[in-house]
Amino acid sequence: MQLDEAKEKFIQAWGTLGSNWGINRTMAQIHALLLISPESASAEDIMSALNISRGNANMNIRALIDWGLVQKEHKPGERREYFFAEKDIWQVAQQVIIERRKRELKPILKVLEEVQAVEASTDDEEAVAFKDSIENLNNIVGQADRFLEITVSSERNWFFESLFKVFANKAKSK
Amino acid sequence: MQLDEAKEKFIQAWGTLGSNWGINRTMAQIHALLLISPESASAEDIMSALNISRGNANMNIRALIDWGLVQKEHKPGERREYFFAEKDIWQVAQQVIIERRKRELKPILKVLEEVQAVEASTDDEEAVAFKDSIENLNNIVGQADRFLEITVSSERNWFFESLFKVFANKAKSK
DNA sequence: CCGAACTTTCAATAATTTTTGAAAAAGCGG
DNA sequence: CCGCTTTTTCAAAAATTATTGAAAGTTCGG
Repeated sequence: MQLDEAKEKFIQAWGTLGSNWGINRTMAQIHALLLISPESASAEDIMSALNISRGNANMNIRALIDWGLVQKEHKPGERREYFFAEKDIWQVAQQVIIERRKRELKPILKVLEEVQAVEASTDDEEAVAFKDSIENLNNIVGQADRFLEITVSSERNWFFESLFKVFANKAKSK
Repeated sequence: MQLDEAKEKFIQAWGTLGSNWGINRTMAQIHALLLISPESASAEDIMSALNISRGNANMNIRALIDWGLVQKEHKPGERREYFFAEKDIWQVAQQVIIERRKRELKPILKVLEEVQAVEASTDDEEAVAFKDSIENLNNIVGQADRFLEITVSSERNWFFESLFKVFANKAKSK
């Protein structure tokens, strides 16, 4: 396979992955492009590489900066901005976890807490069943949230070493 | 808060969560409805509870069955089908992990492997850098994949106990 | 088989999301 | 302040995705 073909293929695949996970396809493609660019790229570079309009490029670059996945840079003597992506994928994953926890996990936990406050006399079976379901959900989602919190506050090596112990234990217990 | 209001609120929130994660809003709402329904529900029940058309209900119920999150049931003497959701959220999470691993993680791993086969003589800096980036990505995505594999082959208790040890260790090392 | 009860399909329509491009704003050197 | 370059905004258009509802299909008791 040729390099250009490989790059194109990767950018497309990353875009598809993104859109399956609720991330704008173009945003994911810009991210992919910058991930594999050794040099930082200007808005123009991105526009021509992906065949998108200026407005589109601008909006999605901003969104990536907002997610903490891309940063800007100024080259001396140049007026235009250049962009580059965080290349360490562990950092990327951390950042995505931080943002999604903030944007989605926290809000749903809030709602779960709120709806748990439903009025329910002990003899209202339906309400009791509802509260049970919600409590159950709250437990798991809360556990997942705490797990992710540990994950993002961990060093990559610490994290994978710890997990390795868990895996080894699992293999042993089979 | 009243029970009906709480139910409504939960259904809406679950729908929003779903759509942020690339899952059709209605599909997530039907799932939410069934999660908190002690009784199984017919297509009609779902249509009227969520104010959606027959076709929409049917399609999304099928999709939920496809994801392994909902099952059908036949009540004796009745012709129509009734649907109910898996209530154990740990099972739900497992099922979602299984499906997403199959639908999204595996394909991206395949692409990463393919593009890693790009031609690159040692002196083609650009190609070498590309291969490096991809290898890096492949490592982390592969690690995540194996972690999820362990997760879905684990008992809930085993899993959380193991993680607890990891957490405790982390706390100690602080 | 028939007809009633229910389910599935799918072309048309609606709603939502994304993209465009031109205009406005901002930054900068002189 | 001016003129030039670059960035940002945002209303309109395009593209995509979801929904409807009527028609076709299926199932089943009699």
